[in-house]
Amino acid sequence: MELSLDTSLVFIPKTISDFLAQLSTMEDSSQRSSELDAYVKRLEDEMRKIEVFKRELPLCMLLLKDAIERLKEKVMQCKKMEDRPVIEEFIPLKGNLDENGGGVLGKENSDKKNWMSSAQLWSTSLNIFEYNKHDSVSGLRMRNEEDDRSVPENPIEASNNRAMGRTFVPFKEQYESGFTGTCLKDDKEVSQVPSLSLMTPLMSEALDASTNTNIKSNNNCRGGSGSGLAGQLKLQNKPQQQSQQQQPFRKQRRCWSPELHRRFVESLQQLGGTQATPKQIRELMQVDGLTNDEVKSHLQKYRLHVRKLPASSAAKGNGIWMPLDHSADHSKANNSQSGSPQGPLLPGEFAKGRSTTGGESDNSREAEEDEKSDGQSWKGGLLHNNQGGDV
DNA sequence: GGATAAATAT
DNA sequence: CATATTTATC
Repeated sequence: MELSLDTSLVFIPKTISDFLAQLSTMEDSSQRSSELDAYVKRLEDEMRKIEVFKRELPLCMLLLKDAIERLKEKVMQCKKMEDRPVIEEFIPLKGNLDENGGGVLGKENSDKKNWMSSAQLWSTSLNIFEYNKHDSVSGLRMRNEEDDRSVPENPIEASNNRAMGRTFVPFKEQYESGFTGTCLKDDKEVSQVPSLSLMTPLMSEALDASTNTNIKSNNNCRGGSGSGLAGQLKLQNKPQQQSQQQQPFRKQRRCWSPELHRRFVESLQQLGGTQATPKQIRELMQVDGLTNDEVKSHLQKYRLHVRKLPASSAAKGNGIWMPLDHSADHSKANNSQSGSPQGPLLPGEFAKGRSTTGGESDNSREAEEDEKSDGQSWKGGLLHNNQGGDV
């Protein structure tokens, strides 16, 4: 707790008022100034960090902004009249933010640009663009690390949080069939979220960007809509009671981002191949929000590809093995967690897309075969062998 | 687990 | 506008 040496080292007051009180005890006005600046800086820093969760933590954002705003005023005051006392009450958020505060707050965040660039690794429109087109650039150069500390370890889960944000209900009315992709109407609704009156333009901008990819332009999963991923499962169907019909709305399609897919493959390997059951895979993946059905569906696709490509590509002998089967002889077998899995699986899928943050540290866990280039189609890697077909 | 429908991407 | 892919459901 007393890590701070003394002077301008950062210390964490219990409240802003506390902080100001501390400041006022300082004799040196320049010291006060720098202290203040440092504090503001920290606040801004934190604000940037939670920017990603602004939708979930609107009040936190508000508080931070308010605090920053006020402290900046203090800085000004300090600079001008250095002899005046710096203390003044810190007013949390009065009721009239929307009136006065709203406008002012907006200009503060100059750093909104790179918000969430650090956090979601899933598939964020901001980070990964359509690289699939020009593979020349492939995933290599696009990573802007910069700031990211404080990112949840698990990218996937992190993005899942987004789900909470999407809590808005569909509102009544008919959603036609095209609820999935382009839903403009939602966007309309969303933008006028009442509670956050202080939403700056960006917020709303970011908001709908993450909420639904309205712009049907290029929101493939990969690049964009980072929001996409996990969140959708939670609020997919119509909330209202629909007695007997089956969900009128189809679940929003889940995007299998490179990261997600990577986990999928990894899990598959650990389980020894495509014969693994969706449930096992899902559990191993540890991605929350992911459902068995989704995994199943993906697995189905995966199997198809595995079966399809190998035939054509002839690379027999290559070093990669096929996905499955060793089951031919010994039925079940490997797996479990202790040992080393290694099962043969095919590698080639997409892997490139990591962009931000992190790349994550996790990625090299078992070091098996990371895929290398291909973008999204796992076509490249399989090979075939097939003798027995698969399980 | 596989087939098929629905949404999207090309 | 037709076809191919990918994902949700049956």
